[in-house]
Amino acid sequence: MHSNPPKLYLIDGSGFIFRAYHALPPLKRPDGTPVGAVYGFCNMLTRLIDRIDHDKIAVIFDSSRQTFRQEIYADYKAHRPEVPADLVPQFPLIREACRALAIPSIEIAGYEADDLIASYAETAKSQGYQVIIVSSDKDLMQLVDDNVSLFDPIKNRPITRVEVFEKFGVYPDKVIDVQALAGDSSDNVPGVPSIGIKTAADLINQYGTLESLLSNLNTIKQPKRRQALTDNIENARISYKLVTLVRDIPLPLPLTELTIQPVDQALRESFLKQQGFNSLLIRLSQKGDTSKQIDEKTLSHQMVTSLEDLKAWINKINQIGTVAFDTETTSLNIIQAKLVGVSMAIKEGEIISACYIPLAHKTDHSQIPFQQALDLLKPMLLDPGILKIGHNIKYDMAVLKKYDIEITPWDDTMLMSYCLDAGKNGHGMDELALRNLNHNTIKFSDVAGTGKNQKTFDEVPLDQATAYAAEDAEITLKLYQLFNLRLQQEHKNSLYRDIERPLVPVITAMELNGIKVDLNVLKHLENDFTKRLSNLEIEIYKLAGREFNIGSPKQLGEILFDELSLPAPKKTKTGAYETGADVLENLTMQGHSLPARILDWRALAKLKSTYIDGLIAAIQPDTGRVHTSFAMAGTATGRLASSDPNLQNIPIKSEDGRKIRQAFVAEDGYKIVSLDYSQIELRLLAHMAQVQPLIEAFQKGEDIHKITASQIFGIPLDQVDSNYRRQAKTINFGIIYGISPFGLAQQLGIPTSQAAQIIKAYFEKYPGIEAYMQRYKIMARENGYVETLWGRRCHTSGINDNNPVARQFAERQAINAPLQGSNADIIKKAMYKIHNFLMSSHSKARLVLQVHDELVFEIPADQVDQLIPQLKAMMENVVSLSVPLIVDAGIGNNWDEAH
DNA sequence: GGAGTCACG
DNA sequence: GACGTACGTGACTCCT
Repeated sequence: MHSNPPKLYLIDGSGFIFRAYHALPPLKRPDGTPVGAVYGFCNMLTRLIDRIDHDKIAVIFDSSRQTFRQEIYADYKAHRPEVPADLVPQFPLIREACRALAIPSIEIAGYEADDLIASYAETAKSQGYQVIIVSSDKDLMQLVDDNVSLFDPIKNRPITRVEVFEKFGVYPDKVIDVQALAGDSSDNVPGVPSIGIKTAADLINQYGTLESLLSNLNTIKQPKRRQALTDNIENARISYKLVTLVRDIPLPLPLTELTIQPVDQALRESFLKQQGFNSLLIRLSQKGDTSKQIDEKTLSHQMVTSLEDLKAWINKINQIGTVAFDTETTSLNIIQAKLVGVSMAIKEGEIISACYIPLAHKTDHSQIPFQQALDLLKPMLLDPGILKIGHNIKYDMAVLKKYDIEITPWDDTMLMSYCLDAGKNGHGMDELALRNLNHNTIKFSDVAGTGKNQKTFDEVPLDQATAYAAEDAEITLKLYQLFNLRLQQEHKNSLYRDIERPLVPVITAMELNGIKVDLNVLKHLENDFTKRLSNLEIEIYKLAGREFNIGSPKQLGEILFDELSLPAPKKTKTGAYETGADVLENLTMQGHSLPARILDWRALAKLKSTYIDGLIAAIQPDTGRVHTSFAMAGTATGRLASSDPNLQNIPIKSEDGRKIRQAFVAEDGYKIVSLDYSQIELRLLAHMAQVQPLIEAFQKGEDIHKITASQIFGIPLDQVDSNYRRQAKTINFGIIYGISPFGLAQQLGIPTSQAAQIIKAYFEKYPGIEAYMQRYKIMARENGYVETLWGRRCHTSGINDNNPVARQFAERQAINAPLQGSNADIIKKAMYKIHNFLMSSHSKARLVLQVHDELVFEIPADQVDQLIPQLKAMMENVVSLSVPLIVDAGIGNNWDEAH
């Protein structure tokens, strides 16, 4: 029946609850009761049970905050924040959930869940069980041995003796001793001040146990450490008791009872329904069968297959004036995509209805003839009196443009969400439906499957297609109502209407334009790179003494640091040697030749696989052009992101890299023109922090890095050599990134103390910078976001984290995001202005790429001289700051020449 | 699918 | 005293 030995799973219920609470939005039942944590708990628990092979199982809860530990030490866990108010009412619901799901749950007054877990583990072990504790709580690590293991449900991996050693520097049997010395700030276990885990582990490894250490304090050499220990003997002993888990509590339920009972279907159903967990109800009652779910939805969604029905829909839309709509196609790639169907949703009074119009499904069922349907839809989509609402409408615009249909006017719920919540959550429809409407959508994979057997949408049966597509339109309409209100209330209408919404047709046009890539250039390079790579391989194997997979950091680490015994660098989190470029460069400077060859090989291999092979595969054979996809709601700062393929990271820095750039060419009779903002983020810093010396330097058009060098190093301008200038440039960049002394030191290869002095000098010479940084850190702390000059919010989660590493990270984001984001705002405004100018002037010039501070155009050769000054002026004057914006222009037959 | 690495601004 | 360390992206290769 089951494996041998039998397995007992002990689940840390309290851990699950807090994780569920923080992972999920504050979902509410219709009656207002918060149930987000209940939902997450049920979901996580049922999914866990689905995939484990258990003989016995129990969920263990903390019962109250008062335990015997407070009697030993009154301040135990005293610093714990109050349980959030909206979590409190969820505790009893979670107990109820366990009953409804028929999973044994256990708690006992006066003890923590950890003690119960320890006691059950102890008993089970003695009866020959293998015990698996599902928890990521480090306090449980002391229990690990050959028969007891931990499983971290967050990282989804077991925690064994090895992982415990990595965490505590000792094996599980000494963990208590280490914890007693190091203390624990989150549980308010005192420990010994000034002793952390590392020192504690060293001491315990040296003395064996806490008690043996305490009785040999006189042998400790460091006076301060000896004093600290002597002063805190009692604290250490109390801490030892606090962290020691009780292993002999009488078990409230015997082991034999810890089985999942047959589910009372009615009880489970009524519980889940009461909470509104419909998706969970369906999943549990059908276990993977989604067909029933889809059938239910079709009831309220009409499939439109007759001209009469379609006309009736369009009549209604004409009366109402607003429609949410969505296109279904054969591909996410706009160039390959063929229209398969259209879904629409409208609201009459309080009633929302939705439909799907299949147009090109491979089915026996009759569909409205393709062109007839488009002819009926086209006037509606063009009608200035009818608002068309889409989700990521850029995509629908691109698809319909291929059928000669324009959409106007429009709104886009994805962009509305982005204007409100950038950096806080994603903006895909599935996620937004769950967060905002507490609705679990039918997923594309539910109707089309996954992997290599995935269907294209024209192969999906009509009833399922209707359920899926009509739901999308319906959700879009519901989201529109929510976001429209929020944009108003949260004063984000101008950001949305002036920057994001107008950009949609600009990006659509850019994606459809694509850029021409010369296949011959790439093929030639492929040849060259392949030869050079195989030569390098031979050389590398000779230097290494054997053949190995050069692309494997693991194998490379073994060769360099085990077999050749080169000085080993730090290890990564997973225990592998670091072999990054900086490590290999260091070794190269020490005179080793293998690392140098590896660097050469990596550079070439990267160029070949990502840019040569990748780009060749992306060229459209019929046009010779490459069409990227720009994500408009992908980044936390307002920037665009480019993918499939990414054309925002085409090489430029190395000689070989630039050869790839040369493959990006202009059509015959055209030129590539590149216009880029010079030092725009530094200018924005000068403006936003009102740094007078920087503002003046920019106004006078001086070499900003050279000026910086002169001012912070205190040397005359004419004595600034290239080395000083390089350092100043690095610092200027560092400031924009939310500088730290360590980071700057790393970058410049100087001691941290020296870097700290340079930063100090910088702050002194440029007053305003520190105040700027302080201002945005405070804004982030108070609001959870910072804003750009045009009101774009960039959320910075973690700014109030107890962990200083996480907090400082968020602080640097808070410093950088307003600069990076304001830059994004400016170039987006310029793109809109330029696009309209080119459209209205009927020029054949076209925008083909945006690379954050650069716009790339393809311009008829005879218009270049006339257009460049106009485009440059539009970019420079699109906004007005206390510093001038300067745009550099380049022209060429390819993108490399245009720089 | 995560980790490591590296291309760009 | 110890922690781990410059901001924002996407694609490729290993390897479990």
